[in-house]
Amino acid sequence: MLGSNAGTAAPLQPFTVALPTSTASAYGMPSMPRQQAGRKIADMLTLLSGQVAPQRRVVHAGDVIYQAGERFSHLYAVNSGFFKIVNLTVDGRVQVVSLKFRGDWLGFDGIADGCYVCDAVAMDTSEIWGFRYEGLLAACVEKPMLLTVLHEAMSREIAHDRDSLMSVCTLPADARVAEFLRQWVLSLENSGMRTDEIKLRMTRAEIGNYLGMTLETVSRALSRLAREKLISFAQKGRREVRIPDANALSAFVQRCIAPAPSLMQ
Amino acid sequence: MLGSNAGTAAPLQPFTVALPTSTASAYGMPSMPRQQAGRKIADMLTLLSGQVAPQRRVVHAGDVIYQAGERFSHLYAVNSGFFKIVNLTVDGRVQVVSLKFRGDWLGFDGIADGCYVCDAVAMDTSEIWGFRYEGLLAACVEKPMLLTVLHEAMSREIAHDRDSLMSVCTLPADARVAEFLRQWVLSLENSGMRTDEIKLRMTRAEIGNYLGMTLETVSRALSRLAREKLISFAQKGRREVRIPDANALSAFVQRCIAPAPSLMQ
DNA sequence: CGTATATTTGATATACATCAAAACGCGTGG
DNA sequence: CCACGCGTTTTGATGTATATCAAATATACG
Repeated sequence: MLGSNAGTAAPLQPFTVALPTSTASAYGMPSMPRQQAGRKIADMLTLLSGQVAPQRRVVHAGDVIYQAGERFSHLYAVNSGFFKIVNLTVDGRVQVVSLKFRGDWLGFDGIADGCYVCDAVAMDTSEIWGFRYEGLLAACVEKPMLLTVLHEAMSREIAHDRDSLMSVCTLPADARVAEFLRQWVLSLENSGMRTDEIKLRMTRAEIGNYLGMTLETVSRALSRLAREKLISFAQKGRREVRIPDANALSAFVQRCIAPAPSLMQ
Repeated sequence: MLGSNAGTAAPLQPFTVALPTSTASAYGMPSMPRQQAGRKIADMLTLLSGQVAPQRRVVHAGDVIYQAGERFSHLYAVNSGFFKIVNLTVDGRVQVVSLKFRGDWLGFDGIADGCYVCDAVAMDTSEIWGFRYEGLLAACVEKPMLLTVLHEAMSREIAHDRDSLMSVCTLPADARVAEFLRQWVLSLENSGMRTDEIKLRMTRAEIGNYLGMTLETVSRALSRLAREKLISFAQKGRREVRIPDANALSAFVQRCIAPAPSLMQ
């Protein structure tokens, strides 16, 4: 499982596509000032809270927002902090399938069958806004703008999930960890927060579980990234990561999937 | 990358969940008669076409429904046949991230940014229904039932994508291929079609790309499944697979992730 | 402070990728 | 109808990335 898949992909249908996918956003893009960066999400949240009064709730690391199997009733929007979405199977497998930051929504998975399908767990002190789904739908009929917001969020989630799948399937471990950090930075950027220093608040085991590798591999990958000066750790505690240049992470990912210095041309 | 992740998962938060996830559906469930199986989707499609006149279109293998980068305008519902969704990255990686069967929708990814983010390509002669997104929204305000249908479809897609991610991250290659076949059978079942014989119409390379492994590994996995009598090939052509018992595939997956015969209690 | 939990790092094992070659199937054109 | 060529599939031999096992720090927590 590695970049070579891209190479092996020859037998796939030919593509004539030119434009980049969502993964592309911010590959080497000049970064906006922080206020602007978070504007879109801030606007969305103020619009939202202006139209339908949310049930605001402050939660702490470990708090469970909803659990798989529980009756579906609410959707939630993240106002601050972050959450993990954990999928479970009957055969006992457990995986973190998604991380949710400011502006993301939780609970869409519950709509289809009337039951949540995952667990949603706070990873830090966070503020979450709850909305009764029925109420939200009713409000949408009045204010079509709300519907747009909702659909955009679902659409974005679908696109993001596909990008995750793609990372897992086409990137070697080191690149996957680099990409993971880059995505984290992007999420912070969109939230209008500092992006040069991130507190992971996840164990290596959790990160590994999310990325489809073991905790040891995560640890080694991080050590390697640090050795290459792409990241550095806070003096105390290896869970704070300083990222001087997020673009350098992108470049690293590129290098991983194009091992040959490419003398073709 | 394998089942061991479940084992390594100890440091994750403890769960008290009882109910199965969406992956669970039909693990050893008694199968419904075929007419009933496809009822839900059939109902959805008739409801849909009753409320808003779709632009019906018959397409053939290889036909492109939309391409990444193209301006978003329509959503599509699959009435028959099937499609692949292909994700592309700026760095040239290409991956089949999803397969769409009868009752599934195409194009949700385009809502968020006004551009499709993937390619959608027919894999067989198929009938697809196009709906102008604007028109669909307008109709939704009149007929809330439509909104429900739409949201259910998106919700289901989100849940399904997460299950895919989980397969890739937690199952060894053989189990992943078995699970892939099982999912295919499920999709056919939901469409109300025969499930004991499936025409893949995908090359091993495409399957491998979708599952995050090489074509050789797919081939070996299939050979192994055939050797264990879980599947068999049509006398002519290795792309038709007979699946006498889909539950046996589930059992095989279980065995793969629980290599130790479990002498514990 | 001392104990439990995380993290790092090394040594080794293994599942899967890679490379290679043969067999098969499929369409085309003689 | 058969011969040819090309793409697909299978299968084997070998290499390698990552898992597994293990032990030594480091860090958090009571």
